[in-house]
Amino acid sequence: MSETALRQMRMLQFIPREPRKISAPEMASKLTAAGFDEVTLRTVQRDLNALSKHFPIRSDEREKPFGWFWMKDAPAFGLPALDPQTALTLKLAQNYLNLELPTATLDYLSPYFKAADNVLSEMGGRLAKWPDKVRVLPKGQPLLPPRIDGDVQRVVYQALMENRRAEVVYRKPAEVMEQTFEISPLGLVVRNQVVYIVCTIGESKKTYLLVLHRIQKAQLLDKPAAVIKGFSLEKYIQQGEFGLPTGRKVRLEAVFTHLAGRHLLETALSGDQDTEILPDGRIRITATVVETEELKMWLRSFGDGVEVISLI
Amino acid sequence: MSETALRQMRMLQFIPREPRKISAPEMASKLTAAGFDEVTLRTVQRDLNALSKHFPIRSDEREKPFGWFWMKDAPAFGLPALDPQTALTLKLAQNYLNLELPTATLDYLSPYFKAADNVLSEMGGRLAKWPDKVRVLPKGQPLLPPRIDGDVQRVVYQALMENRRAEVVYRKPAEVMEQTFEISPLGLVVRNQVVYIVCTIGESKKTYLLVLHRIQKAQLLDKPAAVIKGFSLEKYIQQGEFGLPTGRKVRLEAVFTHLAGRHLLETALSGDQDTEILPDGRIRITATVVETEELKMWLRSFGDGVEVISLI
DNA sequence: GACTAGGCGACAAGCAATGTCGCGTCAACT
DNA sequence: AGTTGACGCGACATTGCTTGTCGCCTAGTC
Repeated sequence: MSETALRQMRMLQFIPREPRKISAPEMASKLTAAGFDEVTLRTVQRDLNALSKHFPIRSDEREKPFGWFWMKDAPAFGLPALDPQTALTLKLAQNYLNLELPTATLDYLSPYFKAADNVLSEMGGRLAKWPDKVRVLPKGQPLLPPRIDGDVQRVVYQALMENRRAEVVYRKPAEVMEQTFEISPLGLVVRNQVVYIVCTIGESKKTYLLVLHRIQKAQLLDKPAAVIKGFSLEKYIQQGEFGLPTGRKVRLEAVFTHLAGRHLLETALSGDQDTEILPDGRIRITATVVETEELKMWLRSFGDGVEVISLI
Repeated sequence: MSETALRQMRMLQFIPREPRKISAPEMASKLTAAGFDEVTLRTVQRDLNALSKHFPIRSDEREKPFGWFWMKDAPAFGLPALDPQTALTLKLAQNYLNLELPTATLDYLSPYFKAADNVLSEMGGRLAKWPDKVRVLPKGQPLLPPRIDGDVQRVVYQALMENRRAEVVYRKPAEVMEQTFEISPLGLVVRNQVVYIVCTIGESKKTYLLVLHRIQKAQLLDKPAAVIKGFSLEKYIQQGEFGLPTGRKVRLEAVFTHLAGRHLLETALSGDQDTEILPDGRIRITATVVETEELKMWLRSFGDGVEVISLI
């Protein structure tokens, strides 16, 4: 296979999507870094021009080192191509994520979902009806997602990833006053469509929990994030900051009515779950579970459908 | 840009992933169909060999028209390449889906998740620690997913997509006896990690609900699926086949303790939700909701934390 | 106005890609 | 067992593409 073809494919990967861009000299140095020896700048220029004739790639020629980029709405095509099974799975995932992730977050994945649509609709007319064939039913009571600002999200995510600080304008729900913080994000926790930011504020060592959709404005700062030695998101969550208590392991013994408990026969509470079907059809379950608020809510949700024998 | 390079890229897209495969003659005809005139079979053979030297592509040489395929665990690389934001979103999605979709289903997406891992770990050492920075907390009590056979899943999905029949061997949970059905899948519903197949059996017009993980064996038949005129998955679900009753709209009025209800201030029950904070801190919510079993379970799960005033 | 960086056209040398042909192999059919 | 056909692959000459070099042009900068 010719060096040329390989190089051009590699170049396609180095070209970013529209807001960002790459210049020919940058590209040349990336290529040499990637092991393509002795590529003249001239060759890179020629290649970029050639690629733009066959792919949705354009150059910004307003200033001199031209900036090359994939057009914003260029469809993502993957290698290997999406097979129908994977496309179906993607749509399933989309169906589900729509219920659970904020829209602004999910937008990043839309080129993939679009690609899945294409695959499925190309597979012949019959298959075009797939949306009528697949459904995801939500777990629990559906709630409306809070509105998240796209720019705010981008800044916060970037700050988290690049260990930088951000200045955010924050407003608590029932308050009119806005506050401005300089945050150093430590972690991101998503639960029930709400995105939480674990962070420190200013030079303080104390960790705070901000809610993404309460941030009105955010601006990335060119300052490295404050470092908290030994911080671990896992431990932080274990501490019960999200209302989940320490998570002691307990032995649950309970008797469910047949209707309420039969799903546990197939989706067990734990690996060591014991089940016994009583003569009257009721189901006795014994399992080792973690004692959390969720567990209590889950048990309560069955109302009369469950009788808890013991929980030690 | 040379015809050669373009053709080879196109070939990469035509090559399927491991279980499936494509032969050189097939490839040749696909290429001519795609507008590449006059490609000798010999050239295609040469190209395939060349590609396999630079990509995780292999050929099955056990029988004569060799079958070419991308290796099962080949990482998917997309064009344009995954940017860090998208990669992070993908990992977030994976985190979520792990809790909700059966593992066998999610396996189809694993190349994408792997690609996201690569992007994130290449972004410099600091970013390699991202898994410690992002967490998704499950909604409700976590249950163990049932085990689904990969082959069974593939066959059933394919039957659904191609409107064909499949022969399945089915075993109900507490029974030893296996039954064999010839099913025509009508739709797929996923709820709480359980995949349900809505289908007809044999020539009957009655719809049945099978559970994917109870299928022991499945074989695709070369018979078109039985057609049910006017079937709609949407309507089927509305009929309450999943224990969700008809879904009458009702007006809910309830008073929550502050702790139990404050999340409703930001993630509302409905668009027309009214909230009032009572002098003692409790929260009165009025909203139009659909009366479902989920709603009742949700209300019960708060125990003493909520007092339902009316539900009409 | 000189200087610099980058883009681009032109051109000859070299290298790669292609079609053709022939041989070998394997499997299926007669 | 022989025949036939499909396929993969090595070899080779020819065609045509790719590449580095050089020089010119433009736009911004000191």
